[in-house]
Parts: sequence; structure tokens; C-alpha cells
Amino acid sequence: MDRCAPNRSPGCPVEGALDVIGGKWKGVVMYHLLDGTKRFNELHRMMPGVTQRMLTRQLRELEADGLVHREVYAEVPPRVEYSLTAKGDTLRQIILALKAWGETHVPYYAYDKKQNPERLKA
Amino acid sequence: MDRCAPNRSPGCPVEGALDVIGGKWKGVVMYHLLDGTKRFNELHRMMPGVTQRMLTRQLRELEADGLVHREVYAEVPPRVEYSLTAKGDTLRQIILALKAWGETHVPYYAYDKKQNPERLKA
DNA sequence: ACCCATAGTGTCATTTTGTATACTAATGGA
DNA sequence: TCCATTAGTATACAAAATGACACTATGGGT
Repeated sequence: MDRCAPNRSPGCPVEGALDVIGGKWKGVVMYHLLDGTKRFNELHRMMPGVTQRMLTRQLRELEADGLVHREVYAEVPPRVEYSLTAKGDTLRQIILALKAWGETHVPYYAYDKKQNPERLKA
Repeated sequence: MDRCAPNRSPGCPVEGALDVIGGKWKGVVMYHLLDGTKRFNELHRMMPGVTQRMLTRQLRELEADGLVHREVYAEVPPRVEYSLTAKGDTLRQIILALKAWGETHVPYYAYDKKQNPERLKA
């Protein structure tokens, strides 16, 4: 295996990838968006643990990294739709792999899988 | 796609998996350990950006999560060897996928790959 | 007139993460 | 005798990530 480059903070490609999806909620946001376009509050309802502010930030960062597309409709009440970009979609297999791994290796989910043995593909 | 569970902080399997390898240095540590057993300072030299303290912390967390095995030899000077556990090795494909993704999608590395087009497998 | 909803923003507090620096103990080498 | 090495720990501190909570504008319903 090759050495991991001169290595400062974004020293490794591994680290670079993790910087992009490693935010506390980014993985989950991406996961939900795999399923298709979602509005802001739709995402929010799917992730009750996150505050509006954090969700906004994470979405903005994902947008800045080119993984998520933000479409604003000039309506009242406001409507904003989020979807994966082509680049974002390149993470699909990784997100699904993380989900599968979490389901089999994070104790908290192990039981859940037995009761709900759906295929691990979207 | 299924709803993401009652969803508190470790609400998603995706999030659970990310908690485990999402630490700032954990991905890189795991990546280096894919290659085989390493001593503390060996890892440290491979990641000049990390302080001893952080490296220690990340290794302890990985150990606590059962991904890394820590073997202490009662010698002088001290010797401690780190290696992947069987559970840790289940992340191999994911780490390699993250590396491949980083190399093609994180701008910083894109050029690097052209100059060094090694196979993306270990 | 009052309340609801949307997609946020502003302010502040707390938690997590990271850094710097000095310290340890036993041994081998100069 | 002094210094380097190993794999850390202790203490103190700074910075970044995250969280709680109140607030906004607009229009529709009652």
C-alpha cells in the first residue's frame, strides 16, 4: 500500500472523503436524499434530533461541496427542494455500504435488522 | 427506502457507522492498519499532522469500538503494536472505497492520481 | 385579530476536538 | 554523566462543531 502523501490535515484521500460526509448529519441527509428530492422540513421531520440551524448548515456545506442541489421556489409559503447532484450520487454505494455496516456492526441496530430484514439496497 | 428509525443521535445506521470512523484521524489510522500491524510511533510518523495525544485518543476509541487490537509488550523501551481486529477488517472495503472516492472527487488529490495511477485496491 | 406553516437567521451556551508543552521510566550509546 | 528513545499522561488552553431557543416575513384559514 502506498504511503499516504506529505500529509497535513487533509493528508489522506480517506480523510478528504470523510471531511465531506463526516459531519454529524451529512451522512443521514445524503442517505435520505438517495431516495429523491426532499423539501427542507421534510428532511427535518425525518431527523428529529437535528435543529433547524444545524440542518441548514449541513445542507449548505453539502451544497458548497457540490454534492447537493438547492432549488428555491419563489412562493409563499417558501419552498426549497434539495436533491443529489451527479457528484453526490457517486457516494450512493458508499452510503449504502455504511448503512449495511451500521446495521450489522453497531450493536444498537443489530436487533432492528432481525425484526425488519429488508434488503439493504435502496 | 425505509424510514430511518425513531432517530435520536445515533438515529441511523449510517450515522452509527460514521460515528465509528468519522473521528478526524480514525479513517487514516484504519487505512494505515489495513496494511498490517503498526507500532505507535510508526503510525505517528505516517501522520505528521496529528499530535501524540490525539493519536492516543483515536486509537483508544477505535479499541473501545472493537476495531483495533492493542498489544503491549513489557519491554524497554516500551513497545505497543496496533492491528485490526476481525471486526475492524470488515471496514476494509469501505475504507478503500472512501480512498478511491477521495482520489477522484476531492480536488486536492485528483492530480495526484494521474501521476500515480496505482490500483485502488490494497 | 389571531394562529399556522415555511425556510430559514441571530445570539448565546455548551460540547467536542485539537494544540502546546512538559513530564514519566528504563535502557543503551557517546 | 548526559542524551536519546518509546509510548504514553497531565495540565492548560484555543478553536471549531453543535445545540437551544427566540425571531423573521408572507399569506391563508377561522
